[in-house]
Amino acid sequence: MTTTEAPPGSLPGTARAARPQERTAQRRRAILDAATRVFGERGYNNGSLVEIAEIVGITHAGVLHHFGSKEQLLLAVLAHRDEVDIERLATQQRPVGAEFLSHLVATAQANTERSGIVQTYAVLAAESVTGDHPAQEFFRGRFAVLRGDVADALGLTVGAPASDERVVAAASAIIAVMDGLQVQWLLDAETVAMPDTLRFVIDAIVESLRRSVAATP
Amino acid sequence: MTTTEAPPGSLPGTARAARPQERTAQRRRAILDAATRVFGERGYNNGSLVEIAEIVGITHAGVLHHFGSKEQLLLAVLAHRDEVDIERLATQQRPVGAEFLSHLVATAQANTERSGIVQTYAVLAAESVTGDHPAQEFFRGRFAVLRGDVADALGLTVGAPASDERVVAAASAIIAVMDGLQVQWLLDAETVAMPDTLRFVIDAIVESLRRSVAATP
DNA sequence: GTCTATATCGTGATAGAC
DNA sequence: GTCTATCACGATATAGAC
Repeated sequence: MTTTEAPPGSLPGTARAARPQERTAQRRRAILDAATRVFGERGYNNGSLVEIAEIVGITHAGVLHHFGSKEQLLLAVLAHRDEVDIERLATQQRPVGAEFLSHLVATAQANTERSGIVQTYAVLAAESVTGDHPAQEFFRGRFAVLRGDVADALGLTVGAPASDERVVAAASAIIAVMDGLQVQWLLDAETVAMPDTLRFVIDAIVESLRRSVAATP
Repeated sequence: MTTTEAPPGSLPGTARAARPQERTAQRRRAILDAATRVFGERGYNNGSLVEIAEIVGITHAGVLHHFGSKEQLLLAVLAHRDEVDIERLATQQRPVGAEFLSHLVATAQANTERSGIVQTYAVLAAESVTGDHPAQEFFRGRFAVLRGDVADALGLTVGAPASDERVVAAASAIIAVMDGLQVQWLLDAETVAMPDTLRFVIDAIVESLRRSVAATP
């Protein structure tokens, strides 16, 4: 798709200037998709603008025209992935409590069919802890929000405030299992059963938490 | 320590040729330490031989003289870390069963005082899933061995064969929690309590496993 | 065993033509 | 909006002097 035909539905004669911002938006999205793939396959440091540009069918100068710098491109990739996720959550109303926890398992199940996204996330999250990585703030914030969401769901499920430190620790643990399993699965997909293992751990944690809260609320 | 004095205890006159292989071994160890630090702080791709050499007090050509290439240096770093761990395990006899699981918690506790090692491990493990990363085989094998060890300990603890798939899944999960918590902790040390959280999860998993095995052995 | 010097390459970024 | 051309920089690796 490197030709420059008019967008479908546009009138002849008005084609070129009709919706320039629309074609630009398409290009940007194509670049974002390519960048997501490359950063996932090679990491941020090792991924190159030239490779991203080649996938889209332009030169690396074209990529920089749209995003200014490699760093801004990375942040756009991460923001874009969040937007997509939010859209999906907005369509169906957001699950709460135990349903939210089941939703995590369903996500793990879905992830077994899209190793690209999983790898992008896993590689960039770990890479972000180095030096002054551009995505460091992003992931710090992301984990904080995620811990809050999982703690809310756990609190609702076991009947304890989400601020209870045992609940918060359990939330950290569930997120940690998801991330840790992803790395193991990426290295050895046949041995590691992500969704089943996650289901098992969540059940074990909820059960243990329930007991603990019942004993000393 | 960039001077070239004779090793302590060597006789005058025989100093220079006395134990050349010993000084070389010291140099190699110094390079390994520096490389461990740099690869941890910056990742493998982003870490540079020049920076490693500067820490040791030589040029990057000197580093290459000892290790041949950057890739071989990385593999030497990983092998060296394993040797150190094995030595420590060989000194005290290896803990088994529930004691081995407690040993994992103790390790997590010790890790809170050495973020450098933790970061090296976390960053390299995730980076290793990319493309044809030189450490990919190393980490694949490492996870396999680790899963086996934890499964052995779990099997002994709950009275089930280590080959039981529920036991293996539980072993994957425990390793995943350790790794996932490390990333969260590196990004936000104040919020994430590694050892306590790990203890909680291991207890929950063991308890759940015990129940499951008792129901259907 | 370590140095200096150099080869070779790839990177991100900029400038200006079209 | 995308191109070509070029820049400045840093990387790994090699060759040869000392």
